[in-house]
Amino acid sequence: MSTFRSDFLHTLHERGFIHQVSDEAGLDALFAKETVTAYIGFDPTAPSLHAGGLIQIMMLHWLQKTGHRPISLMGGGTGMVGDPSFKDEARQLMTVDTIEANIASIKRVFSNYLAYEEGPNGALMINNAEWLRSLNYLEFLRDVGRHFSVNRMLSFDSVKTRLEREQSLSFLEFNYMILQAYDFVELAKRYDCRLQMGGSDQWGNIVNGIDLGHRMGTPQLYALTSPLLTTASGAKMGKSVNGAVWLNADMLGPYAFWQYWRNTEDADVGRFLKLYTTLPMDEIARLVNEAQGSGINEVKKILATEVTAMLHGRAAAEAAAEAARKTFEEGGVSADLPTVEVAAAELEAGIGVLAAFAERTGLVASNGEARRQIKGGGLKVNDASVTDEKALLTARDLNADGVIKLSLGKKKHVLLRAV
RNA sequence: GGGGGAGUGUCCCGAGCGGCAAAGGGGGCGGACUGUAAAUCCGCUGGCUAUGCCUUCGUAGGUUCGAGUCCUACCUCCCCCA
Repeated sequence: MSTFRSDFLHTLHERGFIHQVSDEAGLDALFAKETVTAYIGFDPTAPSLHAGGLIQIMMLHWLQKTGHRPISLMGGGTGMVGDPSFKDEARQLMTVDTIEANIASIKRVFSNYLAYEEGPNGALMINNAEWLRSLNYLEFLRDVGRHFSVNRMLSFDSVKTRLEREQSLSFLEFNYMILQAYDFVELAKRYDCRLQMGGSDQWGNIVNGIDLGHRMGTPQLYALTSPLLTTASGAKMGKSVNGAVWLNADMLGPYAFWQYWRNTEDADVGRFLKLYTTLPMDEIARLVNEAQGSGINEVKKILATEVTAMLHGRAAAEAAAEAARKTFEEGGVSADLPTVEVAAAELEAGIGVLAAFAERTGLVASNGEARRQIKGGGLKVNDASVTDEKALLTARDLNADGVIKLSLGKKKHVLLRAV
C-alpha cells in the first residue's frame, strides 16, 4: 500500500491524494513501465470550477510532471444529463448554450496547470460531446446498454439515498453512469487512456467504466480516487465567507483567492501545502516544523502565495500578499483591494452609508443588513466604526489617495474611488 | 386501484390551541478573546421611501373581522394494503 515504485503514484501517495485505487500493484507496474494516459472529467455545471475541484487539477498536474499524459475531459455531453451521484435531488437541466458557455469559461484555468502541447505527454483538452451527442439510441442500447445490469446499478451507494427515500431518480439521470462508463471506453480506444481519476464520489462511476472496458475489449483499465476533502473542522472545501471560491479571476479576484488560503485552519496547513502547492516535500516538512504557535501565520502566507501564484501568476499572488500586508499589518489602505467607482458629483452631494455598503459595494446584502451590522459594530468607514445609519459619505471622507475604505468586520474591505 | 402520513422563514433540519414576521437547532454574519487560526462566550440572521407599509408556511380557491393553522380541488413525496 505505501511503497510505490512509479514516480506518479509515489508522489500522489506521499502528498495525500490517494483514497482508493482499483489495482495498486498493476497500476504501479504500468506507470513504471510506460507513458500512461489518464483523464479526469469536469462537468460544466457553472462558469468556473471552484477550490473543491483544484485537487483534481493538481492530480493531472502531477501526472504530467512525472512524465505521463493528462486529459482534461469537458462534460459537454454528460452535462446534458447531470450526475445524480450522492445528490438528493435532480438538478435543473441546462441548455446547450449554457453548457457550451460554461465549458468555454472553465477551460481557461487549465493551461495554468497543464501544458497543452505536442509531444508524448502533451495534455489534451477533449469534450465528450464529440461522441455522446451523435449517438444513435438503438445502436447504443445494443452495443453498450446490454452490458449493464440494472440490478447492479441499483445497488450503488451513489444512488441509494435517492432510491430509498426523498426524491425520485429519473431515467435520464440513471443513464449518467452509463455515459461516463462509455466515455472511459471511448477514451481508451481513441487515446489509449488507461486510468480515470476523480473524487471519491466518482468511484462507482469509474468502476463501471472498467467493467464496460472488460466487456468491450479494451486493455485493463484502472481507477484512482482522491479523498473527499474537508477542513479540519469539517467544512467542505471551496466555500468562503462570500460564497464559492471560484478559480476564474472574473468571478473571484486574486486578492480574495489569496485570502481564502491565508485563512486556512492551523491543523490543515501541512496537508494543504502538500495537496495544493508544488513545494518539495522536505521543504514543506521544514516549514511545518519551524512554525511554532503564531509563527504558523508566516507559513499560511507562503501557502496562500504559492496556491495563488499557480492559478493567477506569481505577480498577482505577490500583489495580493502585499495588499494583505498593508491592510492587516499596517492597518493602512492598499490600492489593490477590490475597488468600486462612484461619480465625483454624486460624492459631492453625499452618499448614504447604507447605500454605500449595500447597493454600491455589495459588502452587505441589503439596507436592513447594513443597519443590523451598524448596531453590532461591524461596519467601518476609513477604519472608524459607523454609528449613525443616516450618515453621509462625502468628498471630505476621501483619503490622501482619493479613496474611501469601507469595511465589514475585520477582513472584508472595499475601496470607493471617485471618478 | 384502496388506506394512512407529509410538504413551514427560497441555506438546511424542524416546532407551530384561528391573532404569526412565525419556537428551537445547524449553518452563516458581526462582536469579545487570539495570531486575519481553532475552541469558547455574546449579538444578529424577510424587504422597504420604516412609530408605518409590503412579501412569506407545496399550488389555486373558499370559510372568517382575522388562516401556516379550518374546508375544497390540484401537485409532489413517503408508508401500508392490492
